[in-house]
Amino acid sequence: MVKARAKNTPSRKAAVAPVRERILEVAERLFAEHGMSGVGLRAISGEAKVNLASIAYHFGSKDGLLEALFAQRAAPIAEERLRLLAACYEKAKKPKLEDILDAFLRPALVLGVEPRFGGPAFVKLRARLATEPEALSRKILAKAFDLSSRKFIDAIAAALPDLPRAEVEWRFHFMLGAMFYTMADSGRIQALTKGRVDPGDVGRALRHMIPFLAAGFRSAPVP
Amino acid sequence: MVKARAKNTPSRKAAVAPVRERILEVAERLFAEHGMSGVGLRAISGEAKVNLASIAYHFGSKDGLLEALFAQRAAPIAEERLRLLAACYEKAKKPKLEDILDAFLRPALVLGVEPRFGGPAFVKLRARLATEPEALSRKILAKAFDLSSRKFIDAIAAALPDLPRAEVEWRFHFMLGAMFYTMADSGRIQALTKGRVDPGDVGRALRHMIPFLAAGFRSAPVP
DNA sequence: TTGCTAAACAAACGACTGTTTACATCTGCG
DNA sequence: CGCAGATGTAAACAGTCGTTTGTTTAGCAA
Repeated sequence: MVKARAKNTPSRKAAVAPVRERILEVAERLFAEHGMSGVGLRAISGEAKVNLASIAYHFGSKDGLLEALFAQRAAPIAEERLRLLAACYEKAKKPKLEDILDAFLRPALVLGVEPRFGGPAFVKLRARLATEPEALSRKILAKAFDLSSRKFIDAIAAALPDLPRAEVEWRFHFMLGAMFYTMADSGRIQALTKGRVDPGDVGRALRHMIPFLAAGFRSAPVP
Repeated sequence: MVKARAKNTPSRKAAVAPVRERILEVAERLFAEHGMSGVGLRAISGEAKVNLASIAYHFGSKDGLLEALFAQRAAPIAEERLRLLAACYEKAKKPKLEDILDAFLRPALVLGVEPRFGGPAFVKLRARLATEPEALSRKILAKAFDLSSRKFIDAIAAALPDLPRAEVEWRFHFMLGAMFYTMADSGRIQALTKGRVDPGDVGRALRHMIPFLAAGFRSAPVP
C-alpha cells in the first residue's frame, strides 16, 4: 500500500498530502466554533492527529493557516456567484432582481450543505469573520469577495435604474447583514420561536429571504 | 483628603469605587475590539490601571466580567425599547410599522453615540456576541433581550395581521441581521463604496434601514 | 482601642500560547 | 547506490493565560 504516490511538482508543497487537508478541515471547524483566538494550535494538531510543528511547516503561521483556508474555500463561492450571475444575463437581457439576489446568496448559503464546497463549518467561519474588526479578517474577506460584491452592486443598480447608487449600496449592506446572520446560525431566532424558524434550513431561508430583500430593494428611495 | 466616604450598605461591594467602572469601561472596549478570547485580563488591568487580582475580586471571573458588563449596559436598551413601544401605542391604537421598527432599532444603534448609555463600544460588542456560537454568549444575550424581542414580534404581527406568524418571525430574523451588521460596523461597505456608505452614521443608517425593512415586512408572504 | 471587613496589592500557580530548533525519516532522481 | 529535498517529529523556547494565594491597607462599629 504505497499511498505516497503523489507530488509530481517538486517545487513546493504541491503534494496531495492528507495532512494538509486534515489540518484545514479541523481548523475550519474549530475556528468557526470558537473564533481565531479561541483555538490553540495544539487543539487543531491534536484533533487532526498531526504533529504540532506540521502546521507551521505547511502554513507558516496561524494567520497563514486562516489565509490558506480562505484561499481554498472562498474562491469557489465567488466563482459560483459570478457564474450564476452570468447565467442570469444569458437567460434575459434584463434579469429579474430576484434572480440576481439568488445568484448572490445561494452560493454563500448552500455550500454549508453541499460538501463538494468543503466542510459546512466554513459558512459559519465566514459569518464570524464578517463581524470582526481585526485587520486580518477584513483583509482576507476583502481579497476574497470584493470583486464579486462590486459586480453584484452594479447588477442590482442596473436592475433598479431609478434607485440612486447610494441607496443601492445601503441596501446591499443590509442584505449582507441578513445573509451573514443567517449564515452564523446563532440560535437566537430558534430560541425566540421555539425552533419554528431555523436558519440552518438554507432552502427555506432563501425562499423567505429573497422576496423580503427584493421588496426592500424595490421600495422608494429615501428623500 | 478622606475620599473614601462611601459604602453605606455594609453588605457587599456597594461602594462607588471607581475601580469597578474603570474595569468595565476598558473591558467593554477591548472585548469589542478583539473578542472575549482575544483579550487577556492583564491587558484590561493594565489599561485600567488596576491590579490584576481586582478583576477576580469584583467580578469573580472573566466570564463574570462579561456578565456584569451586560447586566449594566443591556438593561437600559431593553427598557428604552419597551418605553418607545409603549409610546407608539399611546399615540395610535394601531401604530405604524415604521414606528415599531424605529422603537426597536433606535435604542440599539444610538447608544453608540449617546454616552449616557455607556461607552460606544458596547454596540460593537453586542454585535460580535450575536454571531458567536459560544454557550455563554447565547445565554447572556437571551437573558438580556428575549423579553423585548418577543414583545416586538407580537407588535409587528399585530401591525401586519395578514402575515403568517412564521413569516413575521423569519423577517424579524433578517432584521436582526441587518441591525447587527450595522452595529458591527465591519468596514466592509465603506471599502466597497469608498466610504460613501458609513454604518457608523447611525442617524442616516436608521433613515435608510427602516423603509427598507418596512417594505420587506409588508411584501406578500411566500406561498 | 480592638475587632471586623471590604479593598487593593505583589507574587506565584500550573497550564497553555505560537513559534523555532535540531534531528529523524522517507521519497524520487541522477 | 547516494544524495538532495520534502516531510514528519519531539522537545524546548519565551511568553501569556485565568486564577489563587497570602498579606497589607483603610474605614467603620463596638
